[in-house]
Amino acid sequence: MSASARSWCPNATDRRSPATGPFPATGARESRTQAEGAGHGALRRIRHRGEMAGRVGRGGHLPRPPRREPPEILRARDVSLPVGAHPHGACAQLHHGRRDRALQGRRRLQRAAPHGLGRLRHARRERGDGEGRPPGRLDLWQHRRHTVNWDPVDMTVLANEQVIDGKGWRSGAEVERRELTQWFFRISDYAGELLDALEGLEKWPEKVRLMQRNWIGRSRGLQFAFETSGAPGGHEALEVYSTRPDTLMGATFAAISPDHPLAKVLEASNPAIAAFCAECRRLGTSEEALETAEKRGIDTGVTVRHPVTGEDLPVWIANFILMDYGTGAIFGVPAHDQRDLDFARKYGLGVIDIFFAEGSDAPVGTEALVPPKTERVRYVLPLAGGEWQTGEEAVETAIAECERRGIGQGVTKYRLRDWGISRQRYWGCPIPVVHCPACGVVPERKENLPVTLPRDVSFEKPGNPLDHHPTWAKTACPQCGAEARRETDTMDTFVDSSWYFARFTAPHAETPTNLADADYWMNVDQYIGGIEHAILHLLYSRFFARAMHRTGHLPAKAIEPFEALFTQGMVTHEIYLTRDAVGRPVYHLPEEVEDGRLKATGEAVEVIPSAKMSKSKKNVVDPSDIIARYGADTARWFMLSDSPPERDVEWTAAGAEAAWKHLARVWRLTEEAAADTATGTPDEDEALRRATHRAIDEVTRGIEGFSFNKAVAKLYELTNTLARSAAGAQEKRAAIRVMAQLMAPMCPHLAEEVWAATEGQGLVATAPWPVADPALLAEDEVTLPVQINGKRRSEIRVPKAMSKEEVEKRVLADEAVQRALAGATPKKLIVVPGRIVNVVV
RNA sequence: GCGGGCGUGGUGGAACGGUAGACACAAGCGACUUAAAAUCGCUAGAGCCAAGCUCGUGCGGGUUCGAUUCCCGCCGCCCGCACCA
Repeated sequence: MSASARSWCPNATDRRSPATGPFPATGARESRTQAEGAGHGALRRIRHRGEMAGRVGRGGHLPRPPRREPPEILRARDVSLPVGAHPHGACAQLHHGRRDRALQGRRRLQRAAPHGLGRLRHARRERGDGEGRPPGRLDLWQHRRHTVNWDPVDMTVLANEQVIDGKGWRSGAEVERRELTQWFFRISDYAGELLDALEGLEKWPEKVRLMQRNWIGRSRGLQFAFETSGAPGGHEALEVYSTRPDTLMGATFAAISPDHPLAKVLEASNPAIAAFCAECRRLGTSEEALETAEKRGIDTGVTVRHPVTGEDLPVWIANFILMDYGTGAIFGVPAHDQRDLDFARKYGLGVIDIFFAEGSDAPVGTEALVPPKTERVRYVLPLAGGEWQTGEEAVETAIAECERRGIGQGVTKYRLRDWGISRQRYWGCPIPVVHCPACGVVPERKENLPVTLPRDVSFEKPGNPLDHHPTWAKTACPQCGAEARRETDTMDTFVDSSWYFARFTAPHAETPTNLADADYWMNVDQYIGGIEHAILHLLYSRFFARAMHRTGHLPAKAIEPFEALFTQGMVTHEIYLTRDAVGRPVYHLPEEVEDGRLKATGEAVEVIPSAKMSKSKKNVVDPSDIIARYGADTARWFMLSDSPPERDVEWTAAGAEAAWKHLARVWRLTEEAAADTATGTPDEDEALRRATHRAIDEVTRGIEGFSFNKAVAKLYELTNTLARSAAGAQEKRAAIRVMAQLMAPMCPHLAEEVWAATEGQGLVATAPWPVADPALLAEDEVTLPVQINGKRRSEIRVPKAMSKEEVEKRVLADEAVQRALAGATPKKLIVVPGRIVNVVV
């Protein structure tokens, strides 16, 4: 166990528990309910202002208080704050800014999801099915072949992370790429819209918008068909796509994916190709694995005819061509693409320079010339257009030229692929579909929804437990009544997290959502989640909201469900592991480890550096020790106090005791002030009042800007000021009341006690948030640092409103400046009013 | 490999392009105490005895009167890469 972790579990018999200490907070019992939201989760309490909304009757909807604008975090009275807890323990929070109800996420999420998905489908079915196409007219999904990682021993599909060096993580068997029929949501149909709408998400971090933009990956390019020779029947043409058609003249080969239909045909009759493709398939399906693998290929013997030069180019199968992107086939231009160049050098293929950088005519060697598309370069072999063109210009002229000559068309493509939702696991929602021998794929009837999972499942046999359940899959066809079989695929759990925010607008509704409630509560004002969800979860949710709008479950305004996004950092921790008999890792919780050894057996553990907390790696910690020892207020204060929430933080409990000491000090000061009867001088009273108002200003801005650590720092400052203040008792009590309000979001229990002890009226939770008086924030005099050549050498104290000229005079009179000038005139004198002065000598 | 981030004292971290290190942790010294704990006070980036000066925000350049902040190139770490969720 790390030193830091040890320090917060001191031997409890050494001293009395701080939880029974001098201030009246929060024994362990009370704490548990308060602090179950770990991490940077105090916002729930911050938003917890105002009276409770009425109790929810069975089957009824939550009463709707009148909407108030704008729903600021600290001043909102009506707040809905669902917490979506993912099974691995990470937490996402939503803030609807409307009413005062914190809903427990996880149970409802799981309960709600199958029901909801059923409804989603149903809405489509009611609008009529087409022949031989997915049920429903909206074409939101598709049922088609897709390649997965197959473990032949465990008879199961493996996640990419479960494939280690081409082997199944449990069975150790060689993993095969296998084609299965899978269900897809057709998110790629929305690619353009999802991309364009990113512009409007002004309260999202730019980095997330950028990540989504790159992920969707809109590209403009040329698509055309090569004429083949020597190819098997049906493959007289080879469709390729390129975003750099301006380099077409530099094509020296064509390459196809090992999963390309042509490759599959060739494989059947050519053992060498079959062997190569089989080896490629062992790589697994992840893009990362494909891209980091050594670039390799095999010549097919097939050739294609260059559409301009008429030359024959060889067709290779290459392991780095993705079947999912473009057409699964490319033309290789080694001079201007690094991967193509590496490939060409390896297999002795030609390299033809198409353009040169300004001032150079050196042929490409081992490094491809790939300048930014905005850079002007000299084309020596342009497809069209002049000698000097930027890449952007040349691409457009090349497309136009190809279209003119009838070679191909300019097309826009997206990198974004459809969302495969099929899982062969127990813990997803069943896909509510029935396979009928006569009618084919038929959606389950509305009244039979939700399709629930069976309770009596066995995980003994390898494979999908739903598949070998004796009775569960047996059912009647909803259309013809004949004996039929349920779909045994379940849904990706991402499906659930893609719409829980909508479900929570009417958590007790019989339907997935209730439009009136959805219309009232949506959109989510503030979404808080980890950066690891920047792409998949947040993109799926945006797609889902659009789909739910089309199925009539969400209003039009909700197609962008999250107005503002805040990405919290991850809590990280070291990972501890030992090895089993065959060398596979066995992970251990931090609390089971001490001084690099397992507490139970004394066995030494391997330590892997800090990484995102993950249940599978067991590098998770539980704040309940801190809560039990110091109480919930301290735990919350401590967790908010140091690290800014957007940054990753290595979990360490060192400092929890300091937080407790601070809160104890606040309570001591409160008791002293409560008993105090002294009067202070007007100067001292005013000084304290000014400090208090500065704190109001800074703490408020800190909290609303998600800088909780800075808000806490300002509260430390106010406490220090207060402790040293000679102001009168009245003034001190007033300052402490304000402090109680400012502290309430971080330590609600203590804040109430402090408030009550200093003549606060009612509850601090219901008191209006304090407002800083601008008159008390204004400073009459400011200290201006004086720099000489950019280095601070002195400072002057001047009235805030002093003119530039007057400031310059004062600066030149300054002793340090005089010394530096030594009689000379300064070269330059920069005065930034109210900020700084710089003298250049 | 590709995409996106991050990097500041012994530690967590502050700092609209404007006094680098706020606030806190740990440390040291002192007061109180028979003693300890608790509390209160003081010290503290590094270097030079010091006034003062020099160096200092991962590394190397650049822009600027002035760069932790902006730009370029590296290094290291983290996240994502579509079946972890």
